[in-house]
This record gives sequence, structure tokens and C-alpha cells, in this order.
Amino acid sequence: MNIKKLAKKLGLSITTVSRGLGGYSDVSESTRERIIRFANKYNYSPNPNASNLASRKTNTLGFVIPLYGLNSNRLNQASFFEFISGMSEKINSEKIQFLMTFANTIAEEKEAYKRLIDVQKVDKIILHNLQKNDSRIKLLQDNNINFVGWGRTQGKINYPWVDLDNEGSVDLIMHYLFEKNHRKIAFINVNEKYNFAFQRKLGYIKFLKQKKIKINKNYYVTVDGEDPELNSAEIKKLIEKNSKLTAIICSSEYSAAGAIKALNELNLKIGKDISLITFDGSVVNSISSPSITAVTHDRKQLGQKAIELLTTNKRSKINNYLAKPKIIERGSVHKVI
Amino acid sequence: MNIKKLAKKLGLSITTVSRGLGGYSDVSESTRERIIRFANKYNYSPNPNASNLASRKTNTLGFVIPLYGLNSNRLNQASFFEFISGMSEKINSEKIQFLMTFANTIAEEKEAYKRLIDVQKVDKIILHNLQKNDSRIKLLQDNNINFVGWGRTQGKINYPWVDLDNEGSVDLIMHYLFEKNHRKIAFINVNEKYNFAFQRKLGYIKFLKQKKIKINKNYYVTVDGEDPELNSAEIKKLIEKNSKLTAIICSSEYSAAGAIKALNELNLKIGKDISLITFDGSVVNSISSPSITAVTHDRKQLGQKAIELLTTNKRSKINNYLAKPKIIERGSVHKVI
DNA sequence: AGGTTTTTCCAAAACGTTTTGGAAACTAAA
DNA sequence: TTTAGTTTCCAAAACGTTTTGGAAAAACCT
Repeated sequence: MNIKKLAKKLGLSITTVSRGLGGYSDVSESTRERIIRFANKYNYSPNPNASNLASRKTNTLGFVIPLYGLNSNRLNQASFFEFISGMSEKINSEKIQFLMTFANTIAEEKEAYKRLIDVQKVDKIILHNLQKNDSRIKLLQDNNINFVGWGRTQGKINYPWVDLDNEGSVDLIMHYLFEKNHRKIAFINVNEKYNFAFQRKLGYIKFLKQKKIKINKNYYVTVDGEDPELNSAEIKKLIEKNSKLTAIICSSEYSAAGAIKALNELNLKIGKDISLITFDGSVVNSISSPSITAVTHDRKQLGQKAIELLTTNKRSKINNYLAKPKIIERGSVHKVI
Repeated sequence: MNIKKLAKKLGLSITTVSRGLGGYSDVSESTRERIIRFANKYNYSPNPNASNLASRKTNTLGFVIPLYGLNSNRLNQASFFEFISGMSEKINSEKIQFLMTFANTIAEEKEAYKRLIDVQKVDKIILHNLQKNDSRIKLLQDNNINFVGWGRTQGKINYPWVDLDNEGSVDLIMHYLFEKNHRKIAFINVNEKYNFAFQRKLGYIKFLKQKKIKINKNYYVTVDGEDPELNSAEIKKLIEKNSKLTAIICSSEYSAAGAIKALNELNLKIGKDISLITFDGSVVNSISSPSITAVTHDRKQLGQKAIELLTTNKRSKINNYLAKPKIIERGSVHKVI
């Protein structure tokens, strides 16, 4: 079935059928309905190659997956995957082509974006792994590419984005711990050059200020590296120096794994002597006992929203989406008496 | 740049340029070379939409990702991801469109394949997650779809495939353990309905027979389920019943995670009191201590090979590829004295 | 009624390729 | 030299859409 045959069945011109399906105002509501009815009946959907050719669009979404830095590890790749699966559902229903490409270094990554635009001619991009100030935003805007960012920058440029609620999730954790009477809470963060880490720190500081708790600088540590051994060593030092700590927040699964190891070595029982709460943590949770309470976000939904923002009307006011954090209670947080 | 402009620059007809690039014999070798030289010079590559439209091909590769069964867990998704990244590289260079789709149940999965063929009109498919007898092979062959399987069936139908060397990798592990004087070796497998699990069992049995070691049925366990808790419980039972065990092989990361948990709870030191070796395990390994020795396959390469088989000449004799297993030594296997 | 605007439709051109069915130019055979 | 075959090229049609630039019909004003 193609548009020509469909037009003949309808007794209309090809033009009218095309415009009817396209939702243009120069075809009356009654005939449009008839067209849609027939299209469904005869199971017609436009040939994307012909459509793209004629409309001079590529209708292709580009996506660059970095395999370096925080994403060089399979742990993070798995959470990536969730986002992609969310995107993919929407992409299929919107009939967008999906062009995935991989980059092993930061240099390759920049090249990849240029290639996507210049050679592969994508006209949509999901930008992610955003830096505090990200030059790619300008690149995309200059090239008039329709894009949505997964993550926020610190710049003033307005662009559509989806993101985890980093500040909010730390706030949520802090409230949760506060209600269980924790007052001496350590936060193990990753390198603050990642904007999400910076935002999490902000959440931590803000909460303490709001509750008028004096900020103890020793309680905040950043560990730069994914090695659990390294994390473990740092955390051990932290605890030895600050014996009054009652809870530890981990910003990554690596540090959670490190914390578990450190606490075991120090003979501190998790969920009894000291509390532990982590971001994500589905893997670490599978090998530790007791299971670790965690704050999570629905990353699949995040991917879906990204595509929604990409395809909805640009004139729409709402051009961002902040995922709601959720605490999964397990056995690692105790109440201080 | 398009073919029309290129033809003008060459002083040739569009037809000749097209046929020259296409490698047809009705254009002389000297002009073909000239055409290719010019194409490179002016950075020309054919518009895929126009090309597909004219040639009545879709040139699209379909790939269904199951999110149920063994693939519902983030652990396996990570290894999946590697395969995809391998495919993706080749796909981009071959200029194939990549259509990824997700299925949450086995019913959805079957539907997904039909949809790919009937509605989305893909003309290439990577088939995976193969069952012992897989009806999809016939479906694809009947519809004359170019496909490569990731995995083997037990049926007699000849089709191109790539696969892990399941039997060989267990053999490799067994030799490795045998040389370190292990004789009482347990094997935690997943459900044998998965053909790869069946093949691994075969490797286990064959080695024992070959070395004339009496097979102790208690040493072979299949755990049906991805819950590490469940795996942990089963493994705990196993060890408690068979105190003489010196080594445990895990067929999945789930059971490796479960084993770690169980051994910790039983106060057995991994790599000292008992040895642990697992398939893959890079995710678990990234947060466990000591690190777990593992047998791995280069899944990225496997993905690349799959695309190679898909695009090479069908008349080629070699239509399959078996990946070589490799042991990554870490700290979890000790020598028995 | 006549004029103007709005609504509703359509023919034809365009998008950038591949493929078909020759035709010209050469080569080999007689 | 003629004929048959081979090599090398090309014009034109086709693929299935979208978009442009009207035109006819209907609705609205004076």
C-alpha cells in the first residue's frame, strides 16, 4: 500500500492525502477523518525514505556514547542502557531513525558530534554527559540541530533538558536521615567537575544550613576514581578521624562498595553501628549483606521524556523535566537513639 | 554534493557514476578509478534515503532487546551493551540503519520480530537469545530476511551465527583449576533450557570424564532465577552439605554475587579457604574485594563479527564465528596443597 | 448583484538515487 | 572489408513522498 493507491481508493489527489495526514489546515476536518480512517483500514504508513527525501529531512536521532571517564565502567553503562531503552520505545513510535555511535576519548567524542552533523546529517541529538560549561550546546545551536540535553550546565543558555534531581535527592536523603535523628552525616562525593556531583554537594550544604547544623568540613570528601580499594581507603581514613559519625551518604556505587569494605574492616556493623545510604546501588546491593538503602531515579522514564521534549512543539513553555528521586528502604539505615 | 554535481564534474552521466560506484562491470576500470577518486575528493556519499527508495531496499537492521528473563537485570544488560557497541561500529561504517526495539515479555518479543518484518520492513536481523529449538529461524528464512544468530540451537538447520565458546570455556576453567590441584569443583549453572547453559554443563561433564574423576551429582546445581538472594541461599546450602569443596564455578554474575554473599556469611575467605571463578563478572568484580577471577569473551568483537557475517558474501563457506575464551586472573583462586 | 475573502482541493515539480533498455564505439573473426 | 560480438556509456523511467503555486467553490461583505 502506498499513497497513490490510497488516494485512488479515497477518490482524492495524492496531495490532499499527504496534507490530510500531515495535519495541514488546508484540508477539511471531515475529509481528514476519512483519510485517516482509510489509512488505518489499509494499514498505510508513509515510506520513510520517500518522505525524508522529499522533505529534505533526515529524521535521524544521533546519540554518542562515551566509553571513557565515568562511562568506561560497565556499571555505569548499565544505567545508561536503561535510559536508552526508554528513549528507544518513544523513538520507535515516532518513527525516528536512531544512530548510535561510540567514543573512546574526549577527543573522539567531539569529533563524533561533528561527524553526526556534517557527515551523517542527523537532525536531532540527545546530548549528555554535560560539563559545567559545555561548548557542544553552541555547536548544536549554531547548526540548528534539534536537541535535548540529559543534564544541566551552569551556563545561562536556555535549552531543553531532562535530568536527575541531584540537589533534591540529597535533600531527600538528608531529611530521611534527620528524622532518624542523624546529625553527623558524611558525604562521599565524586569529582565536582561533574555537574551532577556539584549539585549534590549543593543539596548537602543547603540542608545543613537550613537546619542550622554547623558544617564540618571533614565530613565532606570527594574521591576521584572508580577503584573500590581507593574509595575504601579514603573512607577508612574518614571514619577513623571522625568517630562520632552516624551516617554515610555515597554518591556512587564504587564508594558504597568501598564503604562496605572499610566498615567491615573496622568492625562496624552497617545498619547498627553506622548507617549507609547510596545513590543507585542495585549492583552493590546484590553482593552485600545487609542490603543497602538507596535513592534512585526512574532512568527509563527519563529517556522517554527526553524524546518527548525533542518531538513536542518547540513553542511549548515547558522544555525540561526533573526526575523525582525515590528512597528504596533496605536494611542499612538505623535510628539513632 | 550529490551524484548530479559529481557527474557534471566528471563529465559523465549520472548512470555511469552510479554504476561505477556500485562496482558493476559495465564501466571500465580506468573510469571507475577516476569516479572513486572524485567521489573522495568531493566527499560524496550517496543519500541513503534516495538510494533505498530507488533500489527498493530498506537497508535496515532490526534488533530486539528482551527485557525479561535473563535480560531483565542490569548485570546482563551490561554485557549486552558491549555486543551492541561492537555491532554499532560496523553498522555505522557499512551505513546500515539500526532499528532497536524492546520487548518486556516473550509474547512481545515474538510480536516484535513480526512487526520488524511486516511493518518496519527491516531486511536484516541479528537474532539472539536462542532457544534449543527456535521457531524464529524458520520465520526469518520464510520471509527471506538476511540474518545472523547470536547463539546456536540444537536443531539441524544451517544458518550463520556467532557464539561464545561455552563448552570450551568450561574446559578452560577446569584445566586451570585442575592444575591448581582442585578436584572437588562445584558448578553453579543457570537453567538448562538456555542452550548456552546446556553447553557449559557438557563441558563440565566431559572434562570430569576425560580426567576419570567420579562425577558427584551434588556438585552440580542449577539456580533458576536472577535474585542474588536466591542464589546466595542455594549456594549456602551447597557448601554446607559439601564441606570438602575447594572451588566453585559460577555460570552467571548473579550466582557469583550470591556466592560472594554466601561465602561472606559462612566466614570463608575467597581465594584462601575456597576458590571462586565466574563467567564474565566484570560488573560484580568492579565492586567486590578480592576481585574475582573470571573467564571472559570479547563480546565487542563478537558484535563486529556478527555484522561482518551479515554483510559478506552469502556464498562464502565460513558462516560462523566462535569467540575464544580467556581467563582473567585475579585474587579469587588459590592453589590446593 | 458584485466583489472580496476564505476554504478546500489538486497538478506538477522536486528530492537523489538505481535500473532498464538500448546505442555507440571498439575488437575480433571471416 | 564486412559482420558479429564485446565493451563502455547514457537517456529516461521509476521509487513514494512533500511542497509550491494556483484554481475552483463556498462564504462573507457591501
